[in-house]
Amino acid sequence: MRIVVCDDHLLLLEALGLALGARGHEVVALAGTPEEAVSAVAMHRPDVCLLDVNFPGGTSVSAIHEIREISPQTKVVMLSAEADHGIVGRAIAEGASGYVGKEKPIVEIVEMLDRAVRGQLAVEPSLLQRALRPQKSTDDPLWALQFLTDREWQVMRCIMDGQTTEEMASSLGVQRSTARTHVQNLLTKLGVHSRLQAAALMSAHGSHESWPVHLR
Amino acid sequence: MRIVVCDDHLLLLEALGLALGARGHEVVALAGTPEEAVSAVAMHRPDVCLLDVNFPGGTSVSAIHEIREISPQTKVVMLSAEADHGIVGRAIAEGASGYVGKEKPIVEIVEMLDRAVRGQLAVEPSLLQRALRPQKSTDDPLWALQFLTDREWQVMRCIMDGQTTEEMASSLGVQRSTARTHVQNLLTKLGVHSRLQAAALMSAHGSHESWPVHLR
DNA sequence: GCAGCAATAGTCATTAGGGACTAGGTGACC
DNA sequence: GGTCACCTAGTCCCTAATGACTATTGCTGC
Repeated sequence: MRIVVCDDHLLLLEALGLALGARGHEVVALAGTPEEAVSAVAMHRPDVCLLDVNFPGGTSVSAIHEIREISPQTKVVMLSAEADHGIVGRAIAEGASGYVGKEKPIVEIVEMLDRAVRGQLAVEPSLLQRALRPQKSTDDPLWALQFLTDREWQVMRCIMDGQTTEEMASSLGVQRSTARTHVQNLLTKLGVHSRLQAAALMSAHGSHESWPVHLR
Repeated sequence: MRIVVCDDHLLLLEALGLALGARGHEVVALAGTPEEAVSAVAMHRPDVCLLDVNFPGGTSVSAIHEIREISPQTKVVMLSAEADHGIVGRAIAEGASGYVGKEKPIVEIVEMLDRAVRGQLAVEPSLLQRALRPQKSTDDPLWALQFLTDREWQVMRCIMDGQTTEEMASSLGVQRSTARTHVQNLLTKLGVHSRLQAAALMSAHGSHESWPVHLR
C-alpha cells in the first residue's frame, strides 16, 4: 500500500511511518496539516490517506472532500485520539472510507487501511451504530444551534465570557436594548431560560465542535 | 537506554517502541495506564520512563512521585499532546526530569531522553520560563479556587449546569436562602459579580484540571 | 471551654435579567 | 415591488440575582 499520513504530532507521524514501513507498506508522504495532506495526495496519488480528525475548525472533515475530488482512487481513513463518536458519521458522509482510534494496535490499523483499499468500509460496527442512531433530530439539545445567526453567535461568545448586558452592548457597539434582544432571541432559539443555561449547554456538549467554522 | 513507555494510545505506544528500538534503545515495557507504568518500572528498573501527561484526574503527575520512590535511578520524562504549559511546572516539581511535546521529531525526543538520563533537565527553555513566571500568585484568577469548600464546589457544579437558585436548593436539599449564601460566598471568593462570570472562569481556564480530585 | 470555620437560614434594598411585545431599516431573493 | 430574514431599538411588567448584613448550629483543634 502507498500511504499518506497526516497528524499534527510529529512524533506519531514519524513513528507511524516507521511502523508502516516495517510492515512492507510505503509511506510516500508525511503531512502536519490537512492542507499539506491534500497537496501530498495530489502529488503522490496514494492508495490511502490516514488523516487525524483532531484539527481545529473541522479542517480534517473538509479535507476529506478535497482529497476525494483530487484523487478519487485514494481512500481516506480517519484517525482519532478520543473516541469522538459524533464525528464518525460526518466523516463517513463526507467520503471517508474508515475511522479508527489511536488506542488500537498497529496491526488493527493496518487491517483497517487494507479493508479501505479493498473498497470496504473500515469502521468498528459499534461506532457506526452509535453514529447512525442519533439522527440529528429535533430533540437534540444542540439541534437549534444551526439556526443561530452570526450576530447571535457573537452574543453567545459574550455570554460565555460572562459579560453583562451592558458590557455586551459596548463590546458589540450597540445599545443595551439591542444586545438584550439578541440575548432573548438566542435564549428562545435554544429553548432555555437564562444565559447561564445557554453557557452550560455550550460548555457541556462539546462547545468547540458545534461552534461555526467561520467564527472560530 | 532502557525505556518504559506509557501512553493510552496503543498506536503511539507501539510505533514509538519501534522507532526507539530502531535507534538502538531498548523499550523494556509498554504501559497503557500510569498504574501499569509504575509496576513496569518496579519490575524492570529502566533508565527512563516516558509518560504521557494526558490522563484524567492527574494520575500521571502522581505516578511521577511513585516511580521516583520505587526506582530512584529511573528518570521520568513527560510526553504531552497539547502544549499544556500549566502542567510543566507541576510535573517538574513532582520529580519529572523532562517534558516534551508530541509535535517534536523523534530525534529531539530521543535527545531529551538522553539528557534526562545524563542527569540534566530536559525541558524547552521557553516552556520552563513560562512555567516559572506565574508563581501561583494572588493575581491568578484561579488562585482563589483553593479556598472553596466542598459545598461550594457542589454549588459550582450546579452553576455550571445552569441551575437557578431554587433548582440548586432542591438538588442540594437546603433552603433557597442557604443556596443563595453559598453562591454569594463563592462569588466573593472568586472575586466575580455573577454566576455567569464564575462559570466563564471555570470553563475558560481548564475547568477539568482545577477541579478538586475527590469531587471529580 | 473557647476560637474558628463551615453549613445552615434569614433579612433588606437594589440591580440585572427575562417574557412579551412593537417597530424601523436594510439587503437578499423571487 | 413585495416578502423574508436579520439587525437594530424600544417599551412594560415581573422575577431572579446580587450586595450587605445578622444569626444559629455543629464540628475541630488548641
